[in-house]
Amino acid sequence: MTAHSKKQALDIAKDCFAVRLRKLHREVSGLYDDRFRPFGLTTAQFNLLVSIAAHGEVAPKQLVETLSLEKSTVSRNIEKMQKNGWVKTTPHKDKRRHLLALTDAGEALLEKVTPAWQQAQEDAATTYHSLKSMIKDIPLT
Amino acid sequence: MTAHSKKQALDIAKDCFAVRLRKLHREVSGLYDDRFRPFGLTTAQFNLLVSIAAHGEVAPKQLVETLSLEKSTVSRNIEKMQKNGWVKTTPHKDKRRHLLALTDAGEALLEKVTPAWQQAQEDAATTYHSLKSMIKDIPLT
DNA sequence: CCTCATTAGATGTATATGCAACTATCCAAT
DNA sequence: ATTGGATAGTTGCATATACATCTAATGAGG
Repeated sequence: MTAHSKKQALDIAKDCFAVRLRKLHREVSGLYDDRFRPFGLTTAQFNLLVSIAAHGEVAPKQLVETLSLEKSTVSRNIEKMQKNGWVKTTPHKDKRRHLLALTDAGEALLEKVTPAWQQAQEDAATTYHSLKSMIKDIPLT
Repeated sequence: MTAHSKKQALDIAKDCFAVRLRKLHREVSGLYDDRFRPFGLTTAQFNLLVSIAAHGEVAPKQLVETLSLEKSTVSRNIEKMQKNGWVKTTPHKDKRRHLLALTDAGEALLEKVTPAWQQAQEDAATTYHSLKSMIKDIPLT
Protein backbone atom coordinates (compact mmCIF):
# COMPACT_ATOMS: atom_id res chain seq x y z
CA MET A 1 0.00 0.00 0.00
CA THR A 2 1.87 3.03 -1.23
CA ALA A 3 1.20 6.45 0.26
CA HIS A 4 -0.01 7.49 -3.16
CA SER A 5 -2.66 4.80 -3.51
CA LYS A 6 -3.78 5.44 0.04
CA LYS A 7 -4.34 9.10 -0.71
CA GLN A 8 -6.16 8.16 -3.89
CA ALA A 9 -8.48 5.89 -1.90
CA LEU A 10 -9.18 8.75 0.49
CA ASP A 11 -10.19 10.93 -2.44
CA ILE A 12 -12.51 8.25 -3.77
CA ALA A 13 -14.11 7.78 -0.37
CA LYS A 14 -14.59 11.53 -0.10
CA ASP A 15 -15.97 12.10 -3.58
CA CYS A 16 -18.06 8.96 -4.05
CA PHE A 17 -21.77 9.67 -4.25
CA ALA A 18 -22.59 6.09 -3.37
CA VAL A 19 -20.48 6.03 -0.21
CA ARG A 20 -22.11 9.14 1.22
CA LEU A 21 -25.60 8.44 0.00
CA ARG A 22 -25.58 4.89 1.32
CA LYS A 23 -24.28 6.03 4.68
CA LEU A 24 -26.89 8.76 4.95
CA HIS A 25 -29.56 6.27 3.94
CA ARG A 26 -28.56 3.89 6.74
CA GLU A 27 -28.47 6.65 9.34
CA VAL A 28 -31.76 8.24 8.35
CA SER A 29 -33.56 4.93 7.88
CA GLY A 30 -32.40 4.03 11.38
CA LEU A 31 -34.14 7.09 12.82
CA TYR A 32 -37.43 6.08 11.20
CA ASP A 33 -37.01 2.43 12.14
CA ASP A 34 -36.53 3.46 15.78
CA ARG A 35 -39.77 5.41 15.73
CA PHE A 36 -41.74 2.73 13.91
CA ARG A 37 -40.40 -0.23 15.92
CA PRO A 38 -43.02 0.02 18.71
CA PHE A 39 -45.68 -0.55 16.04
CA GLY A 40 -44.00 -3.59 14.54
CA LEU A 41 -43.53 -1.61 11.36
CA THR A 42 -40.36 -1.13 9.33
CA THR A 43 -39.47 1.88 7.25
CA ALA A 44 -39.66 -0.18 4.06
CA GLN A 45 -43.15 -1.31 5.01
CA PHE A 46 -44.15 2.25 5.92
CA ASN A 47 -43.11 3.38 2.46
CA LEU A 48 -45.38 0.79 0.90
CA LEU A 49 -48.20 1.53 3.34
CA VAL A 50 -48.14 5.21 2.45
CA SER A 51 -47.80 4.56 -1.26
CA ILE A 52 -50.76 2.22 -1.32
CA ALA A 53 -52.83 4.68 0.70
CA ALA A 54 -51.88 7.50 -1.65
CA HIS A 55 -53.08 5.51 -4.64
CA GLY A 56 -56.17 4.10 -3.02
CA GLU A 57 -55.99 1.01 -5.16
CA VAL A 58 -52.79 0.16 -6.94
CA ALA A 59 -51.07 -2.66 -8.81
CA PRO A 60 -47.68 -3.96 -7.59
CA LYS A 61 -46.26 -2.91 -10.95
CA GLN A 62 -47.15 0.69 -10.15
CA LEU A 63 -45.33 0.51 -6.81
CA VAL A 64 -42.30 -0.88 -8.60
CA GLU A 65 -42.18 2.26 -10.72
CA THR A 66 -43.14 4.75 -8.05
CA LEU A 67 -40.59 3.50 -5.55
CA SER A 68 -37.92 2.10 -7.89
CA LEU A 69 -38.15 -1.28 -6.21
CA GLU A 70 -37.55 -4.62 -7.86
CA LYS A 71 -40.82 -6.44 -8.55
CA SER A 72 -39.77 -9.42 -6.42
CA THR A 73 -39.05 -7.08 -3.51
CA VAL A 74 -42.52 -5.61 -3.75
CA SER A 75 -44.00 -9.07 -4.05
CA ARG A 76 -42.38 -10.33 -0.87
CA ASN A 77 -42.76 -7.20 1.22
CA ILE A 78 -46.44 -7.00 0.36
CA GLU A 79 -46.77 -10.66 1.30
CA LYS A 80 -45.58 -9.87 4.83
CA MET A 81 -47.91 -6.91 5.08
CA GLN A 82 -50.81 -9.11 3.99
CA LYS A 83 -49.92 -11.62 6.69
CA ASN A 84 -49.98 -8.75 9.16
CA GLY A 85 -53.47 -7.91 7.96
CA TRP A 86 -52.63 -4.44 6.64
CA VAL A 87 -53.06 -5.04 2.94
CA LYS A 88 -55.67 -6.85 0.86
CA THR A 89 -55.76 -7.78 -2.80
CA THR A 90 -58.59 -7.69 -5.28
CA PRO A 91 -58.59 -9.52 -8.61
CA HIS A 92 -58.39 -7.79 -11.95
CA LYS A 93 -60.01 -8.61 -15.27
CA ASP A 94 -56.51 -9.18 -16.60
CA LYS A 95 -55.85 -12.28 -14.56
CA ARG A 96 -52.09 -11.64 -14.48
CA ARG A 97 -52.70 -8.60 -12.38
CA HIS A 98 -54.26 -7.79 -9.07
CA LEU A 99 -54.86 -4.63 -7.13
CA LEU A 100 -53.66 -3.78 -3.66
CA ALA A 101 -55.45 -1.71 -1.07
CA LEU A 102 -55.16 -1.10 2.65
CA THR A 103 -57.44 -3.03 4.95
CA ASP A 104 -59.23 -1.21 7.75
CA ALA A 105 -56.40 -2.34 10.00
CA GLY A 106 -53.90 -0.94 7.50
CA GLU A 107 -55.62 2.41 7.45
CA ALA A 108 -55.84 2.43 11.23
CA LEU A 109 -52.13 1.63 11.44
CA LEU A 110 -51.26 4.51 9.15
CA GLU A 111 -53.30 6.85 11.33
CA LYS A 112 -51.64 5.47 14.42
CA VAL A 113 -48.06 5.81 13.20
CA THR A 114 -48.40 9.26 11.71
CA PRO A 115 -47.25 10.99 14.91
CA ALA A 116 -44.23 8.67 15.04
CA TRP A 117 -43.50 9.56 11.44
CA GLN A 118 -43.64 13.25 12.30
CA GLN A 119 -41.21 12.68 15.15
CA ALA A 120 -38.88 10.83 12.81
CA GLN A 121 -39.11 13.70 10.35
CA GLU A 122 -38.07 16.05 13.13
CA ASP A 123 -35.28 13.73 14.24
CA ALA A 124 -33.96 13.67 10.70
CA ALA A 125 -34.31 17.41 10.13
CA THR A 126 -32.58 18.13 13.44
CA THR A 127 -29.70 15.76 12.87
CA TYR A 128 -29.27 16.57 9.19
CA HIS A 129 -30.02 20.24 8.68
CA SER A 130 -29.39 19.94 4.97
CA LEU A 131 -32.12 17.34 4.43
CA LYS A 132 -34.85 19.95 4.29
CA SER A 133 -33.31 21.75 1.34
CA MET A 134 -31.91 18.57 -0.14
CA ILE A 135 -35.33 16.94 -0.33
CA LYS A 136 -36.47 19.34 -3.03
CA ASP A 137 -33.64 18.18 -5.24
CA ILE A 138 -34.40 14.51 -4.82
CA PRO A 139 -36.72 13.56 -7.65
CA LEU A 140 -39.98 12.03 -6.44
CA THR A 141 -41.32 10.28 -9.49
CA MET B 1 -60.38 5.08 2.38
CA THR B 2 -61.71 8.62 2.55
CA ALA B 3 -60.56 11.23 0.06
CA HIS B 4 -59.14 13.11 3.01
CA SER B 5 -56.90 10.31 4.25
CA LYS B 6 -55.80 9.59 0.70
CA LYS B 7 -54.67 13.17 0.26
CA GLN B 8 -52.92 13.02 3.61
CA ALA B 9 -51.02 9.92 2.50
CA LEU B 10 -49.97 11.72 -0.66
CA ASP B 11 -48.57 14.54 1.45
CA ILE B 12 -46.65 12.11 3.63
CA ALA B 13 -45.21 10.35 0.58
CA LYS B 14 -44.20 13.68 -0.86
CA ASP B 15 -42.66 15.13 2.30
CA CYS B 16 -41.05 12.03 3.81
CA PHE B 17 -37.25 12.21 3.86
CA ALA B 18 -37.02 8.45 4.19
CA VAL B 19 -39.20 7.70 1.17
CA ARG B 20 -37.17 9.90 -1.16
CA LEU B 21 -33.78 9.11 0.32
CA ARG B 22 -34.36 5.37 0.20
CA LYS B 23 -35.57 5.56 -3.38
CA LEU B 24 -32.58 7.63 -4.44
CA HIS B 25 -30.30 5.24 -2.62
CA ARG B 26 -31.70 2.28 -4.54
CA GLU B 27 -31.44 4.04 -7.88
CA VAL B 28 -27.93 5.34 -7.39
CA SER B 29 -26.62 2.14 -5.83
CA GLY B 30 -28.00 0.34 -8.87
CA LEU B 31 -25.85 2.49 -11.17
CA TYR B 32 -22.73 1.56 -9.24
CA ASP B 33 -23.70 -2.09 -8.97
CA ASP B 34 -24.11 -2.22 -12.75
CA ARG B 35 -20.60 -0.86 -13.25
CA PHE B 36 -19.02 -3.10 -10.62
CA ARG B 37 -20.83 -6.31 -11.61
CA PRO B 38 -18.28 -7.36 -14.26
CA PHE B 39 -15.67 -7.43 -11.47
CA GLY B 40 -17.74 -9.54 -9.12
CA LEU B 41 -17.84 -6.59 -6.75
CA THR B 42 -20.86 -5.03 -5.08
CA THR B 43 -21.25 -1.41 -4.11
CA ALA B 44 -21.28 -2.34 -0.42
CA GLN B 45 -18.01 -4.22 -0.86
CA PHE B 46 -16.53 -1.35 -2.83
CA ASN B 47 -17.31 0.99 0.05
CA LEU B 48 -15.40 -1.28 2.41
CA LEU B 49 -12.56 -1.79 -0.05
CA VAL B 50 -12.04 1.95 -0.40
CA SER B 51 -12.40 2.59 3.32
CA ILE B 52 -9.81 -0.02 4.20
CA ALA B 53 -7.45 1.32 1.56
CA ALA B 54 -7.91 4.84 2.83
CA HIS B 55 -6.95 3.78 6.34
CA GLY B 56 -4.15 1.46 5.34
CA GLU B 57 -4.75 -0.70 8.36
CA VAL B 58 -8.00 -0.43 10.23
CA ALA B 59 -10.07 -2.21 12.88
CA PRO B 60 -13.63 -3.31 12.05
CA LYS B 61 -14.82 -1.03 14.84
CA GLN B 62 -13.43 1.93 12.95
CA LEU B 63 -15.31 0.94 9.80
CA VAL B 64 -18.47 0.68 11.87
CA GLU B 65 -18.07 4.30 12.85
CA THR B 66 -16.82 5.63 9.55
CA LEU B 67 -19.58 4.04 7.51
CA SER B 68 -22.37 3.87 10.11
CA LEU B 69 -22.68 0.15 9.64
CA GLU B 70 -23.74 -2.37 12.24
CA LYS B 71 -20.80 -4.33 13.57
CA SER B 72 -22.30 -7.63 12.46
CA THR B 73 -22.74 -6.28 8.95
CA VAL B 74 -19.08 -5.33 8.79
CA SER B 75 -18.11 -8.69 10.23
CA ARG B 76 -19.97 -10.66 7.60
CA ASN B 77 -19.19 -8.47 4.61
CA ILE B 78 -15.50 -8.55 5.45
CA GLU B 79 -15.74 -12.31 5.76
CA LYS B 80 -16.89 -12.55 2.13
CA MET B 81 -14.12 -10.20 1.01
CA GLN B 82 -11.58 -12.34 2.81
CA LYS B 83 -12.90 -15.42 1.04
CA ASN B 84 -12.48 -13.53 -2.21
CA GLY B 85 -8.87 -12.88 -1.26
CA TRP B 86 -9.17 -9.11 -1.16
CA VAL B 87 -8.73 -8.53 2.57
CA LYS B 88 -6.38 -9.94 5.20
CA THR B 89 -6.36 -9.62 8.97
CA THR B 90 -3.48 -9.17 11.36
CA PRO B 91 -3.69 -9.79 15.10
CA HIS B 92 -3.57 -7.07 17.69
CA LYS B 93 -1.99 -6.98 21.15
CA ASP B 94 -5.52 -6.56 22.48
CA LYS B 95 -6.73 -10.02 21.58
CA ARG B 96 -10.31 -8.87 21.19
CA ARG B 97 -9.28 -6.82 18.20
CA HIS B 98 -7.69 -7.39 14.87
CA LEU B 99 -6.66 -5.16 12.01
CA LEU B 100 -7.81 -5.31 8.43
CA ALA B 101 -5.77 -4.48 5.34
CA LEU B 102 -6.06 -5.08 1.63
CA THR B 103 -4.15 -7.97 0.13
CA ASP B 104 -2.18 -7.41 -3.07
CA ALA B 105 -5.19 -8.78 -4.92
CA GLY B 106 -7.39 -6.30 -3.06
CA GLU B 107 -5.20 -3.39 -4.05
CA ALA B 108 -5.07 -4.63 -7.62
CA LEU B 109 -8.87 -4.88 -7.65
CA LEU B 110 -9.23 -1.33 -6.43
CA GLU B 111 -6.92 -0.13 -9.19
CA LYS B 112 -8.83 -2.17 -11.73
CA VAL B 113 -12.30 -0.93 -10.76
CA THR B 114 -11.41 2.72 -10.44
CA PRO B 115 -12.37 3.49 -14.07
CA ALA B 116 -15.70 1.73 -13.52
CA TRP B 117 -16.20 3.83 -10.41
CA GLN B 118 -15.52 6.99 -12.42
CA GLN B 119 -18.08 5.91 -14.98
CA ALA B 120 -20.62 5.27 -12.23
CA GLN B 121 -19.88 8.71 -10.83
CA GLU B 122 -20.63 10.17 -14.24
CA ASP B 123 -23.76 8.07 -14.61
CA ALA B 124 -24.98 9.35 -11.26
CA ALA B 125 -24.07 12.98 -11.92
CA THR B 126 -25.74 12.85 -15.32
CA THR B 127 -28.94 11.25 -14.09
CA TYR B 128 -29.17 13.25 -10.87
CA HIS B 129 -27.88 16.72 -11.53
CA SER B 130 -28.43 17.74 -7.94
CA LEU B 131 -26.11 15.07 -6.53
CA LYS B 132 -23.02 17.13 -7.16
CA SER B 133 -24.18 19.99 -4.99
CA MET B 134 -26.02 17.70 -2.61
CA ILE B 135 -22.90 15.74 -1.82
CA LYS B 136 -21.33 18.66 -0.01
CA ASP B 137 -24.22 18.71 2.41
CA ILE B 138 -24.04 15.03 3.21
CA PRO B 139 -21.79 14.70 6.24
CA LEU B 140 -18.85 12.37 5.64
CA THR B 141 -17.69 11.51 9.12
C1' DC C 1 -58.24 -19.89 -34.42
C1' DC C 2 -52.88 -20.77 -33.52
C1' DT C 3 -48.45 -19.35 -32.18
C1' DC C 4 -45.18 -16.56 -30.32
C1' DA C 5 -43.47 -12.47 -28.07
C1' DT C 6 -44.72 -9.70 -24.12
C1' DT C 7 -46.25 -8.77 -19.62
C1' DA C 8 -47.30 -9.31 -14.41
C1' DG C 9 -46.14 -11.71 -10.73
C1' DA C 10 -43.99 -15.45 -8.06
C1' DT C 11 -39.98 -18.25 -6.77
C1' DG C 12 -34.90 -19.65 -6.23
C1' DT C 13 -30.73 -17.86 -4.69
C1' DA C 14 -27.44 -14.51 -3.00
C1' DT C 15 -25.97 -10.26 -0.69
C1' DA C 16 -26.88 -6.42 2.72
C1' DT C 17 -28.51 -4.92 6.87
C1' DG C 18 -29.83 -4.60 11.84
C1' DC C 19 -31.14 -6.28 16.59
C1' DA C 20 -30.32 -9.51 20.36
C1' DA C 21 -27.60 -12.47 22.55
C1' DC C 22 -23.27 -14.64 23.13
C1' DT C 23 -17.97 -15.13 23.81
C1' DA C 24 -13.61 -13.65 24.83
C1' DT C 25 -10.82 -10.18 26.52
C1' DC C 26 -9.61 -6.18 28.96
C1' DC C 27 -9.65 -2.83 32.68
C1' DA C 28 -10.81 -0.57 36.88
C1' DA C 29 -12.27 -0.72 41.65
C1' DT C 30 -11.80 -2.97 45.62
C1' DA D 1 -5.16 -10.71 42.77
C1' DT D 2 -10.36 -10.95 42.14
C1' DT D 3 -14.28 -9.70 40.20
C1' DG D 4 -17.68 -7.17 37.75
C1' DG D 5 -18.57 -4.02 34.09
C1' DA D 6 -17.21 -2.51 29.54
C1' DT D 7 -15.57 -3.52 24.82
C1' DA D 8 -14.68 -6.02 20.13
C1' DG D 9 -16.21 -9.21 17.46
C1' DT D 10 -19.23 -13.35 16.15
C1' DT D 11 -23.50 -15.86 15.63
C1' DG D 12 -28.68 -16.55 15.44
C1' DC D 13 -32.44 -14.71 13.40
C1' DA D 14 -35.35 -11.63 10.62
C1' DT D 15 -36.18 -8.22 6.97
C1' DA D 16 -34.80 -5.80 2.53
C1' DT D 17 -33.08 -5.99 -1.81
C1' DA D 18 -31.80 -7.54 -6.55
C1' DC D 19 -30.92 -10.78 -10.53
C1' DA D 20 -32.30 -14.84 -12.97
C1' DT D 21 -35.71 -17.84 -14.03
C1' DC D 22 -40.25 -19.62 -14.13
C1' DT D 23 -45.46 -19.52 -14.81
C1' DA D 24 -49.68 -17.85 -16.27
C1' DA D 25 -52.16 -14.85 -19.04
C1' DT D 26 -52.55 -11.54 -22.71
C1' DG D 27 -52.52 -9.88 -27.31
C1' DA D 28 -50.85 -9.30 -32.13
C1' DG D 29 -49.86 -11.56 -36.76
C1' DG D 30 -50.58 -14.95 -39.60
